[in-house]
Amino acid sequence: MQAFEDAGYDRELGRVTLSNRPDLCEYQCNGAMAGAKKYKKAPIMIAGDVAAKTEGSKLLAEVVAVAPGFLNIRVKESAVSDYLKEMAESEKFGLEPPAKKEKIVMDYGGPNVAKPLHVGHLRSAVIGESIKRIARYAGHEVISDIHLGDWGLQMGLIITELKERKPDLVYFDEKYTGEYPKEAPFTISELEEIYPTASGKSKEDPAYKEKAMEATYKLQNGVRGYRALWDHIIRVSVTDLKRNYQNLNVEFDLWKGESDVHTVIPGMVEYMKREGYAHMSEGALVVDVKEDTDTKEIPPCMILKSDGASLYNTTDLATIMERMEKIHPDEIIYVVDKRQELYFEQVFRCARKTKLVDENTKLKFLGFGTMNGKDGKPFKTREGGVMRLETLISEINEEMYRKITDNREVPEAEARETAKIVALSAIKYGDLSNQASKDYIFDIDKFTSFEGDTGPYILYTIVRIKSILNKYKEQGGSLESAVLKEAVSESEKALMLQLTKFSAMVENAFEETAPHKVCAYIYELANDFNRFYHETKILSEEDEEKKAGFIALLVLTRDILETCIDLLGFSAPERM
RNA sequence: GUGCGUUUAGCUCAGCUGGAUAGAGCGUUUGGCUACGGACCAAAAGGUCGGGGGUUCGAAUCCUCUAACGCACGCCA
Repeated sequence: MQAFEDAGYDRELGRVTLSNRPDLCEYQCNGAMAGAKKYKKAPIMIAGDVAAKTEGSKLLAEVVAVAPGFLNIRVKESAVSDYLKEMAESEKFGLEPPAKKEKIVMDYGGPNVAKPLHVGHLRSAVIGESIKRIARYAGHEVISDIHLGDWGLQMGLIITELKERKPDLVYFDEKYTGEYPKEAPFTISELEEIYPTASGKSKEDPAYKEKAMEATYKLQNGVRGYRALWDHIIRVSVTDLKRNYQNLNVEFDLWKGESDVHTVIPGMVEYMKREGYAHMSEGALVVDVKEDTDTKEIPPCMILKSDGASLYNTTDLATIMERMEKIHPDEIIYVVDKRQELYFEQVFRCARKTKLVDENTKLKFLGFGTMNGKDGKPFKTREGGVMRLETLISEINEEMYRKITDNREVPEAEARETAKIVALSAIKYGDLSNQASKDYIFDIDKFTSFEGDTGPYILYTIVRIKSILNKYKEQGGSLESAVLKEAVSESEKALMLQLTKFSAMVENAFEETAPHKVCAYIYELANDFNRFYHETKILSEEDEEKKAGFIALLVLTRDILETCIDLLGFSAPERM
């Protein structure tokens, strides 16, 4: 870059990227061609000027200008190994803290209380968790909020069904004034069965639906017994949800839900009316969010239904308001099914128009695609129903266990534990290696394979490195004192160059909220390592210094790989 | 109907914001185990980047038209 400035050109043109023609050079720069118009000079002339200015550089071994204006750059061997040495010693492998540390709220997960998680919840959890980790690693403050669905008609349905079954429960006695029992009058499995039953009944029986709506109303207006029951439902359900998310290695800082904002809704609605943002339309209270520049119809954002009840929009807007007041983030990111894009567009516009959100707070919709089966249609059970997430996970755990114990003796407990770790890598890598916004095909056979671009392949590579390092230690070697040396082979050099890309990769993955870039990076890194490994005798190397250099390179490779899979939200076992 | 998205090798997907010969995996074919983990590695075959037109030194990438498929379009979330 400096060379461009020295030669009298804009330094921005001097951006260097890794070469896509490794047979010609290691790095390339195409700025000369981009600058040709600006300076009205032939690109090759500019490239020549720049190349001349790099003479005598400590870093660069060779810079050649090639027609029509490429700059082919070779760096000195020592520059690469020196950079890696620094990288190995720095806390985040050379990743610089961001220019401005942002406070980001992430809204993902979004399960409904009292309903089991199904495969539809998987992507939000997996993608959201990874983006959270990437953003944190990039140096930002991230607060994750699960945003429970805990306040709608579903709660009324459950209470109604409970009342049908156990009318004698003290919660339904309106005269009762004492303490309610601490134990919930149901278990999680009952709860999970009650909801679908109630939901089915309400569709067939209008009178039943009426009761459920009444129960919802009573709950939302604070009838004691209903509130006490609701507390039980939440507690039982959240305990179960926490267990499920823990199995997925997904964590939330906040377990807030729609119910947490219901007290602020009346005030918010009042404010929107008072300021003249909201008006009545077809019986409902709405805020117009059309803009002159629109090329499509954007329906108004509905605040209250014609029966006066609140809806999804209402709680989402109130949640934005509350987050602004309590957390005041620079950005809120929603990791949600992409089919909700138009809906969120309305909510965001409404929040902006009504000034619920600061002008400089970004609202970002991160839509993800559908998880399809091998037939290309939405993932279903063999019977065609919605598959529970737990079922899916245990199926994959079983498959992994079978593979692990297939042709070797492994202690039962260890095999189970390893299977769980590897299975999670298969699920998450399979999901994250695709672009989040696209639909993808959940192919169990492909994801659980140990070959190719899969989670297990990455783990296998890590385990292999660990195994070599352990042997080295057994032979009396010390990992700490091993010092990196200049590359002695092409495959070693390729591995080193790939390692140097780490920090740029993390920055890019953060900016584009793209976990699949992390996947692509470690896949290449694992390939580079395996190639190097294959043609290099490491432990049998006789030159001790050279051997230590290999070991140091292995340590760094392992650290980078493990850091990356942590960004993706899974980990590697010691053996597999 | 309107808007959005997708279309790249037989299949599943990348393609770094316009660069050199469009890349991986799986599958297919071939070669390599007296090896630090062969769950690996090396190599081959396989492409009019949906189609037409345009912008320019240069397009999978930008503009335009068009086709097929998917999705969304006020009281669900």
